[in-house]
Amino acid sequence: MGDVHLEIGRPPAAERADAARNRQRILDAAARLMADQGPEAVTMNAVAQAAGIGVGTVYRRFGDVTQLLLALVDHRELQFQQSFLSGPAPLGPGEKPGERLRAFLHALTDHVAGNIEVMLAAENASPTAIYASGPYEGWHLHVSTLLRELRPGADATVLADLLLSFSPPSLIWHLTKGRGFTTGQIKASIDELLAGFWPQPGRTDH
Amino acid sequence: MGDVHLEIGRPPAAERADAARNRQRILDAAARLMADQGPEAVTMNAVAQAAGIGVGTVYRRFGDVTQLLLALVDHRELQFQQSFLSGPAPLGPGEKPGERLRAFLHALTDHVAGNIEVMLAAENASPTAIYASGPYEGWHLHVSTLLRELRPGADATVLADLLLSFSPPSLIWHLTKGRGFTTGQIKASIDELLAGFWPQPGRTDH
DNA sequence: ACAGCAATCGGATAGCTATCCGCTTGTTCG
DNA sequence: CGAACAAGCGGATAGCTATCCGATTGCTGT
Repeated sequence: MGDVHLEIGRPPAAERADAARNRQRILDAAARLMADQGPEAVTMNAVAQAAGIGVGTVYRRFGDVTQLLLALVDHRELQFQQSFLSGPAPLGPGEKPGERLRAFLHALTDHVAGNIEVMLAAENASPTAIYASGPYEGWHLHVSTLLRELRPGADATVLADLLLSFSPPSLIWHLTKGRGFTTGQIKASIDELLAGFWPQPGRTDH
Repeated sequence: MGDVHLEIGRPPAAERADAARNRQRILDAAARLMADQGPEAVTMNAVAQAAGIGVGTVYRRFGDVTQLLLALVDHRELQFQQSFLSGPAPLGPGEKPGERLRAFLHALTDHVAGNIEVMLAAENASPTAIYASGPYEGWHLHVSTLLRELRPGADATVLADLLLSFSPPSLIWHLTKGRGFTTGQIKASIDELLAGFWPQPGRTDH
């Protein structure tokens, strides 16, 4: 338990040498396009051309634009996952579930906000794809596990999805770029919303 | 206050006769395509062809696929809006803000679930477009107004966006079709999440 | 009526996603 | 080492979104 694989562009088994080489070429080309011209320049055609391979190969490796974009931030995703699975408290183990959950929701907001351009582009390409992605499964497993400790009688599966709905890229973008709020304000409102949901010893509640 | 216009495919001023005729043709054709072949058949090209007009005209009238799809459920949206603005309690006026808010979140979940196919297709075409749409503005105004009564010190703008994030089509789809839950279970979890947020006299809390 | 103008029309166009399938290449096993 | 085969390759293709602009048409005031 707790062993979650983020299978973004990773084949289940071993991979032929040319396939591995092409995956790397694709990722390099995509990263270059992203850095030079922003996420909207990362199209499957452009990536294929920049990598010097056929567009069919890009699709075989990464399935669709969303997965390719998520693969570009895979290392940050892994870092994030390690921080809440085995990092220092309050995000990692060692703190009470309520505090860990709060820390996680804050960290997730920052995580999304910190990669907003890529993540927004990924969501834009396919809003429903996130639910089937490795990262989302990892987040959901973590949140629902904490919820089961916190509220044994509740429906942790649904509650976890509801809590995760505070941080889709489109919402973070809307609140920060559209309405001009900071992530600090967003996190404060999340706290406020959940203040009565579980015991929060350290809260002043102003 | 409380006077919200749902400007879906409605021009600000008067409209030329041919333009009005074409808008109706477009809506008829789109509705027919939707009924016959489902929402994914409602493409701008297909609608233009079925309506017997140019594709440019469809774009001038409705801007993009998302707005065209939302226009197809405009009458239900108006009905929904009237139900929470001036319908019977607890959704309409006459009930305490907390109960009205709860009733609204439940009704919104049902509203989205009841039009899930169209709304999911609309969100799919452009996940961020919803925030700039008439319906969303109406919902947000209503929720933030209730929140200001309920929690005068809180940031009603952000809180309203967070509460509305419980009901995007993609999430409702994921929970119902993907995970197999009912809207009743979703609404129960929303209640549970918000049980501590405001006074809920009638709640048994099991 | 009708001239003039602004609004509208419509299809050509560019660029994107995703699929398909005949050809090529790495890998395995005798 | 070499054959056999599964895996991978890549570009042609279909269909979609969105834009653009010359041609057309409804509306207004005289």
